[in-house]
Amino acid sequence: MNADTDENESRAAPTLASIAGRVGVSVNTVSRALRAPHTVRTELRRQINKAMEELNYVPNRLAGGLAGTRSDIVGVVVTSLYYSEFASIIDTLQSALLESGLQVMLANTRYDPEQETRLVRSILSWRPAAVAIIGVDHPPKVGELLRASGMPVIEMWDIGGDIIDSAVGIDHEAVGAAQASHLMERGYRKLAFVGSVRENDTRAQKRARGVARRIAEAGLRSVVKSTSQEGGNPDLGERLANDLLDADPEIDGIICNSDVVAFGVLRALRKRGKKVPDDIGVIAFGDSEASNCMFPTLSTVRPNRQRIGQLTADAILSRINGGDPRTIAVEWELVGRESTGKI
Amino acid sequence: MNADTDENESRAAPTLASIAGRVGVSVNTVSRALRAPHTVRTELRRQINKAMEELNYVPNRLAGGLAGTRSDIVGVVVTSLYYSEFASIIDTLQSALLESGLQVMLANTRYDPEQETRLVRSILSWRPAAVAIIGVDHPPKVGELLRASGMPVIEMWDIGGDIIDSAVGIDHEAVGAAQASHLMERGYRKLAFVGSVRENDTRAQKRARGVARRIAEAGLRSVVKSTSQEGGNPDLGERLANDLLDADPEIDGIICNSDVVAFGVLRALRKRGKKVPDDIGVIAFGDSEASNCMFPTLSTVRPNRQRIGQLTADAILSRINGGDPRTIAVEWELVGRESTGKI
DNA sequence: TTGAAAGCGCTACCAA
DNA sequence: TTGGTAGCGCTTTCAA
Repeated sequence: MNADTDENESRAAPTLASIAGRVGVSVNTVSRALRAPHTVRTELRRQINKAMEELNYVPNRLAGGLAGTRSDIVGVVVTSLYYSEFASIIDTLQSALLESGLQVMLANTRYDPEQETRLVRSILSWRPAAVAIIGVDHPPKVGELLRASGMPVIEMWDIGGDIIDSAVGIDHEAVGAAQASHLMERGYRKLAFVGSVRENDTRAQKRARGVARRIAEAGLRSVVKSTSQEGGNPDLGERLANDLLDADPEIDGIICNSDVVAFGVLRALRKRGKKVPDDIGVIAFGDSEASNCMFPTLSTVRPNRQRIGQLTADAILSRINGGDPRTIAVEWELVGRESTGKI
Repeated sequence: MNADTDENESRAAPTLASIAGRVGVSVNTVSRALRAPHTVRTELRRQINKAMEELNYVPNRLAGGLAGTRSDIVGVVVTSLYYSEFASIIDTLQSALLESGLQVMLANTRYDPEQETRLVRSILSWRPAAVAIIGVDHPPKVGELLRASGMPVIEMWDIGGDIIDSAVGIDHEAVGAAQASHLMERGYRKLAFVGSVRENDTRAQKRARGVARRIAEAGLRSVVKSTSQEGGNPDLGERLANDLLDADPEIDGIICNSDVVAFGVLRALRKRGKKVPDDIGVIAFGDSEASNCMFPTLSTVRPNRQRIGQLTADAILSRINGGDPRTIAVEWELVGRESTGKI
């Protein structure tokens, strides 16, 4: 009946004031009971917690973020969500951040630079505590926005080139070189690079470059059969492999830009009656679970995605707490399996 | 030199007031130039936009969300990020929501009910416009919080049971029944269900139940070989298949709880010299890209994930705009391939 | 078409 | 250990 509190409100979400009114303390005290419990008398704290429980109180972090100095949001910008490409990174990152009370806000550019610019702007509008973003090559505006924001920015998956702030990733050109070396060591001589190399997928471009460089160093000639029109998938792999071998039947080694492409390549070779690894060797990139279940099992490169996720989380926390920017090269491993087992 | 505006501030992010001061109009006008451009004189609007561009202005949506009625956040709660299980749903959902200016805030429970409760609370603290969450079976507190919040809640992936508000998913028990029917139609008689069935993965439990029911209806006996200790993966599939066949060599049909488990099952059978599909049939669930590249190619069930993502986005937008709650059964398809091609 | 004033729910700072 | 007072940057009336 009294109008001095909103204790009796029915529909709107309870606020700190609702709790304060109910318990008979100030908003301030309730706030401290939440953020610094030891500064509130035990008995009072008990009552406050009870009231919160009864009212199903959920703090309003929009208000908290606005009033406070940090927002507890970490913006995560990826280029793709398919094929587990980054799923494991996001998974590890999210889980590590959660332990520090940080929430992931996700954006997916689908390799579209305009979308990337738009999304980065959108992410920044939430005043995140930090931003983690795939890649080190971005549209100019993205770099400008991110730099101007002055917040910690961790670029993931790739390293090298112009780092905005910090980076945690692998050396993709080195990966490409290692793939080529592996095939050559196993005695394959006419090598081709096959897959989807999107216009804005500079990681794929770097791997392709590493492949070409290493093959050239060995004095051999290399072939590239790629598309920039669609993302990697088995049907694409099958099509490109067929095109490749129709045009150049001498090819005896295929380096695939991704596991899923390699799956289709293997299928194409099987249908053509080409024996893997005897007639032709195949190596891929990604080490998805299925790669070790192919027939023959697929040689591939395993980037340590979990480690990238974990180190990115570490870097974010460090930067938030005033640590210095860092650039970390994460290990990767070439996993030789049956598909390159010629020797 | 004059102190009436913060036009000359250097470090802090520009605000509406910075723009207003610079152009010489009120904060209000700048705000309207953003949200309702036609209510501002063209020339003024031009100046305002120019100032925003120059200062790299990014609106503060925390403030906007607090002051306004909506927050433009959609909380998305999933149980897993591995194996593309939900990647395609998130991808489609995210992209569809973006068109309406809604941003995805992601949380991953890893099938842990305590984590789920914690994460839902955390998501709600951002005062999202809606919540999309995997599954229809939640810890009691989650249902309570979500209901109490009064906001649109779309449960995804599963349907049936107690729907909080709206649901978009598939009938998992029917899927299980169809898998069993498929094997029996192809002449397989001693069937087993194999895979990871986590304690809180009620979708997997429903599929297993559907399998058991259909086999019982046919008057046959069914075997279950599962674990609740770890998530599905090829090594698990291989191990369970070996255990299964060691104990019961008569088994001639295996229903796998997921594609990745089936990959390992196929590998185990290959090593044991069992011919698929002649000696034994295998069917899975998920239709990951790799399934059609196995040897033999894997029969499986294809849930229409993109459609779930799209319909969830539709439901969210409808509910936000005052539409009624809905429950939608999304289609799925049994894809028969070589691994069950006995006949 | 524009501006002034109030306030969203919280935190920060100071005083008690 | 607690409470009062100012905002955070924006949107939302209402007046001009």
